[in-house]
Amino acid sequence: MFIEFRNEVEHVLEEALASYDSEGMELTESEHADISSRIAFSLASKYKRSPKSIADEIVKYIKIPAEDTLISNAVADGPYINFFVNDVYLHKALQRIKEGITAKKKEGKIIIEHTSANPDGPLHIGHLRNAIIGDGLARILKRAGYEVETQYYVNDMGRQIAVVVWGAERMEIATAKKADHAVVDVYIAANRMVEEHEAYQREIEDLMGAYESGDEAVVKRYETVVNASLSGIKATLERLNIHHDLFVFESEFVREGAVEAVVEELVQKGNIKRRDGAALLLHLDGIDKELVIRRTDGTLLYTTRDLAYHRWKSSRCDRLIDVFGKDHELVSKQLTKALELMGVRAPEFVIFAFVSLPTGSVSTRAGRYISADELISKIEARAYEEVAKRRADLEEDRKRAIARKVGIGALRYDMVKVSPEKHIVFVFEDALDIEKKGAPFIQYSYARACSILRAAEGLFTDDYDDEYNTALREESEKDLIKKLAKFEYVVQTAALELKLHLVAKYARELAEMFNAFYKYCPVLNAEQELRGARLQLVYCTKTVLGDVLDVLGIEAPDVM
RNA sequence: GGGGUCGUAGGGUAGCUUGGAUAUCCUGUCAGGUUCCGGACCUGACAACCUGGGUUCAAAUCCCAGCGACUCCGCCA
Repeated sequence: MFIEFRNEVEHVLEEALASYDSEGMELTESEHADISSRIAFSLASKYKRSPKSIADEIVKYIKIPAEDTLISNAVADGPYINFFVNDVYLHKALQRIKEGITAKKKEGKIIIEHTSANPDGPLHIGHLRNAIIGDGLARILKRAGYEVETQYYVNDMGRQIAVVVWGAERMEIATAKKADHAVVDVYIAANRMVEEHEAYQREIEDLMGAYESGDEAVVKRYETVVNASLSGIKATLERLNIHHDLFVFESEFVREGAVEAVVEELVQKGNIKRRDGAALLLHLDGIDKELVIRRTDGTLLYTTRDLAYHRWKSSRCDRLIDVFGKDHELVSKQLTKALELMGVRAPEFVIFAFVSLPTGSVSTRAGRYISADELISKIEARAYEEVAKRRADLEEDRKRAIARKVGIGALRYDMVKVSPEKHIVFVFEDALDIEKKGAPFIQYSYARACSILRAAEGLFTDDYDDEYNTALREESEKDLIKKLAKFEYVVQTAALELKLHLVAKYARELAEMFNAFYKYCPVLNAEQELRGARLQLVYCTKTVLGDVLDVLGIEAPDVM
């Protein structure tokens, strides 16, 4: 409803400004009004008058319609022109929520690529951030009305995978373990062997060559390993409520000749520097480092294959988003330039900084890493302790289910509450401290709302609409409704700017306002008419809290 | 050496693209609060824009310089 209000303010203000020579309206949100305009400042310098006198004058020209409007009034406060909503706005905002908020379908399809971890072992904490950001973006764009497809790009042609495939011939992939964990064991052991014997390195190279050329027996061996890893990775992602619509394999582009086609095109269109052998180095404007698209020995590189993948992706959608780690930043720039050269639309990159541990850097080989599975289990266990302490009355299954929602919620919220470019030091104790950390607080508010509605079973009906205007007059009630009315606006803004933390912030603020309302406005003990109105407000809050948590990929428990 | 990101209370963090009212929120410390629907709650207080210039009526925001931090720089992925 806020979007409609904003549109109306724009319309009214534009007419009032008709006789001025102004560009834009300089609308801002502030605590002083529902919407403000700072236009008087810029007009002041243009007309050599005081901002205050101009603001006073503009307000006189503002004509608010007598009916069918959401604006109550516009007043000049010094140089600012402040607009306020009316009761109709508050009424309609709740009405909209009761009908169920659904965004209008938007034109265009969006593809988001995220996670894309190498299938040589389990996900670790860095992948987790990638996956959670990517999934969050997908959810928010869907909510904003777009068609979204999520893709996991499987790097099945790298050396790491070859090492695992090689190792799998010599040792068993343990079946007792979760598949991705079993695969990394093989990788670590095989890698040690390969490092010690040069002869093995040749075998690895032969294996890579055979796979690239599509040798059937080799392809089968690869598939076994890659599928084992992916099944484990998928299981981990599932615990986090994350799924991908499509898994795309790097090798497909090589065998179809799409990669060769890219090379040919770049040779024709680009500034190529040849060096010894078959090597091709591409110089890209504005980037010092040349992009190697083919090795001396004639084999191709990851980035070249990535170009083929992006060309394919780009042709299948209208907006392309990649979630990349910071270490890929240079690659992302080279990718952009090279794609431009090819006349292919480049993706929008969401670059996120790494998650490190207080003990130092993460190292897979040294065994000094935290697998995502381990982390998830620990945080769920911690949440369980808390649930068991508070809700001894519940059945075991119930407690487990709540702990799962709370634990995953805390983790997901933690990963998106700050801007992606901020580096995170992952302190176990803090992450496991589920109190005051965002998601549990919001979930608790949701559970409380549910609790009230349960207690009011039979009292809550839909026919209090007419009473609304006279019933809900408390500040905490109005603030809460205004916040509810902004949900769609926040979703649209966050979708446009790809800023998940805006949604996280909104969720927290909404929960805060509900708690304040809860504190000052008794619902069940209010006299009948007021009770009905407040029950509706509780219902609407519950709905939006559930929606906003869903956008963040967090489940809302009705008890906790 | 070159590129990038960043510097906001004791710690963390929003705001910076598009300059404008008392700089956001979490945590911390201190002081309060529940005859009531769930105390994983609420209210109040303390405390910050790296430094120096510049532009401007107005700078956390834009420009320049400095200092500091982190990070990337393989014919790996």
